[in-house]
Amino acid sequence: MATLETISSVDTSPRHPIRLVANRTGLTVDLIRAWEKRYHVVEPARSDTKRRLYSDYDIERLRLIRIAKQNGRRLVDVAPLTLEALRDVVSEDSRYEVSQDVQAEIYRPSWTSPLESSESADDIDALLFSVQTMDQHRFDQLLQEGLVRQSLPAFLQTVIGPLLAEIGESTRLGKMRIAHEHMATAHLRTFIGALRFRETYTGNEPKIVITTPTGQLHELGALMVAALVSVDGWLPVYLGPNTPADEIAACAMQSGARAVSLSLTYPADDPRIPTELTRLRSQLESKIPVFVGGSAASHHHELINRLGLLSPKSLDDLRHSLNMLRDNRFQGIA
Amino acid sequence: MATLETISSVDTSPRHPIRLVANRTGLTVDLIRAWEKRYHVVEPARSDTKRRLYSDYDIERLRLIRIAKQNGRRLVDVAPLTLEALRDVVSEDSRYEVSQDVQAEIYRPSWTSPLESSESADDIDALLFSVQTMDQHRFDQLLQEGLVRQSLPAFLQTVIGPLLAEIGESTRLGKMRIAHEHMATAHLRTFIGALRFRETYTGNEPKIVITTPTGQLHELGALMVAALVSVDGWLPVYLGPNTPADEIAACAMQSGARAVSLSLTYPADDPRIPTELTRLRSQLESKIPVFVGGSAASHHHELINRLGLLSPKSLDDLRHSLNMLRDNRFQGIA
DNA sequence: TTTATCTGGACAAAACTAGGACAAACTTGC
DNA sequence: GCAAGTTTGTCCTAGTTTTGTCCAGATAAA
Repeated sequence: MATLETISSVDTSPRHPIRLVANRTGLTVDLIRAWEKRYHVVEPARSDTKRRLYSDYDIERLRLIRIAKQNGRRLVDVAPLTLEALRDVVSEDSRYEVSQDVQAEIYRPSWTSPLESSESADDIDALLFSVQTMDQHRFDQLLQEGLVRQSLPAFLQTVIGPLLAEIGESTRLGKMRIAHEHMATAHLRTFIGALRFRETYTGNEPKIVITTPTGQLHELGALMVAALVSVDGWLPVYLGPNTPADEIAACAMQSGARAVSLSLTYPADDPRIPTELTRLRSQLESKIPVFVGGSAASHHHELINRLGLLSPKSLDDLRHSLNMLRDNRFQGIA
Repeated sequence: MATLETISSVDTSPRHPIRLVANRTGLTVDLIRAWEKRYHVVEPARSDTKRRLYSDYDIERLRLIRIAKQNGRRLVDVAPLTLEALRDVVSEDSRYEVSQDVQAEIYRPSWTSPLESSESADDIDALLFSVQTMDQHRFDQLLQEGLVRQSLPAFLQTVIGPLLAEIGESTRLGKMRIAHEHMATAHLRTFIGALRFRETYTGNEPKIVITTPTGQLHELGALMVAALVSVDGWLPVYLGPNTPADEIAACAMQSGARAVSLSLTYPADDPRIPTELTRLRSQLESKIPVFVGGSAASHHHELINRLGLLSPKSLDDLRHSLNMLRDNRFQGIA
């Protein structure tokens, strides 16, 4: 399929100025030049006035090298590798980066202290400010920039999650208008949705149905889960919010999913939740685990236990369980 | 069909003075002239007294070149490009991780016949089939490919609109499961949302608040409008679905919007609609027009007239009114 | 008359280049 | 565990290119 071809053929015609390369890779202009000077990481062509001109191939290499560095590789080691070799290295690393080293992935000079909460807090403050001033463009920009600095899972957990909580709280307390919350939600929906396109698709991924049950209209939690698990090699079958139990079960069956994940946020005490969860569990093959997460999951602790559903404590916890399941090492209910 | 022509072609008749071009593009008058002097970025026609007269085509090119520069392109590189090539460049830059194979197909000979209706029907059938088989990747791929063959407005009107109607109908008749509808909706939300970011931003665009009123949970119509109007140089302030009237009005005020657009689809006879529309109209400055569209708008014909709201007959009609408003040629209620 | 636009040129700011310096953090060897 | 060396991101200087702004005098429009 077309997706795969993109990987093998990358345009090598030199045409991009260094500024654009910096924008796309998240590296600084200085750093790109320094790498060239010292290790010939890329040797761009030159214009007739000696300006550097990079090809798509060069950019892709730089991006991969940056990721390899995040994963702890040394520049000396990865600099001479071809694009293909780099891809191998990076994909190998990503398999082991599972969950514990969330902060280590953050791209920063290695001597700076590991990510402090203050820094994420700055990011979140900036995002909140752009929401309150209704500066959509700035909001999108901050999201994009934040993502360049961290791996996707780290970004979702340290920035997007807290941001959502903060916006919800501010709105509830009247510090922020509903209109602001709506704007932020709409843009986050677009942003997180677009992330899923990064996944590479081989056709062999185990599938997981992700949605929210009837009555739960907030889909961002579910969408975050979808983006997250696709990093770990799952193929999310994402159904958006507000899906009846029967439909979730039918969808899981038709798509041959190995798991189901639900997100509960608001309203926390919706009377339909017990019915829906019970229906879902009874219609689903028992070997298919159902994960229930989101801020309102704790309100239904007892119900979840009784039905034998799983309630991961964090996104990391969920990823961990799913990785086990994917590798057939899953033990079922803890 | 007249629709397609108005949509895909940009007017090349020279008529705009340089001051208006500067306002529309966010460039200074001096800069526009400097670019012409040095790189022949645009070569406007002249009046009989040597005043520069720019066409819509020229303006669009200047807008795109400005964006390309922001993305790190050099003037030398982008100055000679055609409008189409510029669109490609800008679009490529703004979503740097998405497949390259789109470009390969985009360079179709310009004499290729415009898309025929039978072809659109085929597209829609293929899309429906991929929904029914829950083949998400095929669905995304078909959307992507369909867009490459036509302009965005044409695509939204000939493919996405009918597709949505068909899916809604099929689900209502039980020919399709709710789960299928949900999957399609979620992917369309992602797809259309991502479109908005291809478009350009100069900071000078007039703003329009786009949302659905309280009780209306389906946002795709509103999102389509957002994508559409951004093509015509508006900046959508998109609030997602289900926004209370007070919030819409507050948002319009804070953002300084020149117009508001609402989409009504389901439920068509929600009792909250009259209240909400009345509230909105009364809280909004009277010079700000409110457009009400969507399949359920016709159910509220009388109300809409009474309140002095506007109910465009088609997306084209809406675009036309907005273009008039943008250029201060708007006559208010017809 | 006052304001806007025209041309051509001058000037200044910004961005890029090359080479090198510096300091923090990591490695190595004892 | 500690000192010495290496790796690596950032910064500085000085010269070049690219790009944005401004000016002056002339002409046209309001």
